[in-house]
Amino acid sequence: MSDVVTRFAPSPTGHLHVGGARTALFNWALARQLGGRFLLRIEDTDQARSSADAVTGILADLAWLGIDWDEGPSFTTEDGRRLGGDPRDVGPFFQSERRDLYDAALARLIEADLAYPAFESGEELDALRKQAREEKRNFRYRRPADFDREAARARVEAGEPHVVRFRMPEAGVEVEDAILGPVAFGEDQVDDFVVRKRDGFPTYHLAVVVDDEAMGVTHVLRGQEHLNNTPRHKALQQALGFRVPIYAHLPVIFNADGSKMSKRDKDKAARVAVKEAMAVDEAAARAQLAPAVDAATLERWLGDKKSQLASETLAALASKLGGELPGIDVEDFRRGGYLPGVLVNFLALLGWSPGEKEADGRDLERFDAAYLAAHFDLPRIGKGNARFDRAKLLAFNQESLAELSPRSFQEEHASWLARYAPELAKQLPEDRSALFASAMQPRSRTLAEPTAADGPGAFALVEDHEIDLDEKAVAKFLRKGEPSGAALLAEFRDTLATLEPFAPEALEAAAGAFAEARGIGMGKIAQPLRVAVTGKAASPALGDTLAILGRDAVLARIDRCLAEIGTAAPTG
RNA sequence: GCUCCCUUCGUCUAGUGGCCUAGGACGCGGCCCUCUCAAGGCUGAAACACGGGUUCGACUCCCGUAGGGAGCGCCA
Repeated sequence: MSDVVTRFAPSPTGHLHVGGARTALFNWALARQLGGRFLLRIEDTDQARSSADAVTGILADLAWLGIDWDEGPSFTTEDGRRLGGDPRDVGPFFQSERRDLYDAALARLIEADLAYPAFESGEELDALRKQAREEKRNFRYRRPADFDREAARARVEAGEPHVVRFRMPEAGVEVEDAILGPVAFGEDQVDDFVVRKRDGFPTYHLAVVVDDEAMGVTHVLRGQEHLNNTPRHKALQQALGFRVPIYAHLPVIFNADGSKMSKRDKDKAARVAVKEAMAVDEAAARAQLAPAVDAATLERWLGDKKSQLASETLAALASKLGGELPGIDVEDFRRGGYLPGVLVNFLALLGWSPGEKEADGRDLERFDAAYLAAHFDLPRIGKGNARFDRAKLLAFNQESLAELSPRSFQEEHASWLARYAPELAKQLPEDRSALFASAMQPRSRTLAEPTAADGPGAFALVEDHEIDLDEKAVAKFLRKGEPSGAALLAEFRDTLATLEPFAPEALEAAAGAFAEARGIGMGKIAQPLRVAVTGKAASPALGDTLAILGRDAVLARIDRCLAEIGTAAPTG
């Protein structure tokens, strides 16, 4: 194993976002490619926003994607693999448990007069920032020339609230970025930033630098929003005598419309959906949503555009309204029926490309995690920001689903169903679920589609009497023609009543023979039948559609349909 | 406002001075297949932000302009 160590260091404030997932993926891939280690560290120095549930969620999201960490919090995957651990004894991996390390670094800095206490209040600083802006310059805090070390120490000892600031070198800092090249920051750009908060916790800057050193991190791949932090980190590393890791700043991922991808997008979409539903019928909408969220919370959320609801609550609201939320978190895509390998593939392409051609001259762009682990490199990471194109992701997922063996598709679908729609899983009789799966496979872009209310498999998941006959389809295929579709249907019913076996090939052959005997096209009998048993003019192949339903349901639906459209079923 | 970063089809990208009549993928259009919907096959439209240099030659190098993004927190 090489000395290379990369890391992913999320703060546990919610589910893993796709942007974070890509950062994790690239760090993972680089470690694998270089034969090093990939470690996970939880940055929970913001006590107010961190939660244990979020930690578990993030670990599960990473594990599902197949991004396994060599060191970090222990976790057992669904298939029983153990991740994490501390073979080099560099833990713990929660920053909240590493405070003595930060305190020691802080003490060294203060001792060397490289850090000092500052007593300004938030309001005072705000005023200074405002003033700087009015004077069209960048606000930067610098230690006053008349700073009195002894006096400051006395105030600290007297218990006066304060932060500790790092004395940024007066000279500018140039950082070397593996993707962007050298980036120079002028001396008027960097200031004496806070390294210890009023509550005694270190800031991100201090913690990250101390931890990366202690954990032997050699490469840091992170979002480009951190580029401006790099001079601070480098200065801190130099002040503490630490090594400077290789930095690489990744382009940012945006929504298709160019806005920044954020968790708020989900609240935004849900708020629109809720308001629309209320505009139609407010009382009904409220009643519908009541089980998902209590009235007071709903009111508050609706009133404050900046407020956010928990991911789960949002998902519940959307499902009550039959809508869909934009996928932002890894979990959203899992629930949405995406394959983890597809998400990994797609995310990898957002900012990196293999630069290889397939044998037929097309660019290589479909690859798995193993390929990434073998070929990933820093120089091929792009510099420009990328937009998250859901349509392309969907197309990738559909393609991957189609490539699965029928059996694998069935298994994937079953496990998705067990996790996200267990009540629907019961409606598919064991002996027909394979048939259902194979009919759904080429018609599904996600694992969620087969059983979606308006999906290609919906006809098989409702009771016979719940079929809504589409009026247009009925008019076109049942009422029209001479003889009418209904008449042909009534005639063909008898064949169906006794046909053996009641299986796709036999059913199609019977329909074909029926049509041929009457000198009509296959469609003349197929469409009336299809409308009668599914209510719609479109469904899987006729034989599959009928076989999935089974003889009893088919006959019941035909009878009900004929009765409903007022055509007596002549026998014989 | 200040500082930093970025800029090839609508989107993701290939392209490292002549291989470019700028390639691929998604999306979009057309045709074929067909009992419907899908799937599949074939096919079409679609880009080097702009202006100056450098060079025999610029998508590729340099400068400027425009546009986009990020940061300017006792958040990470």
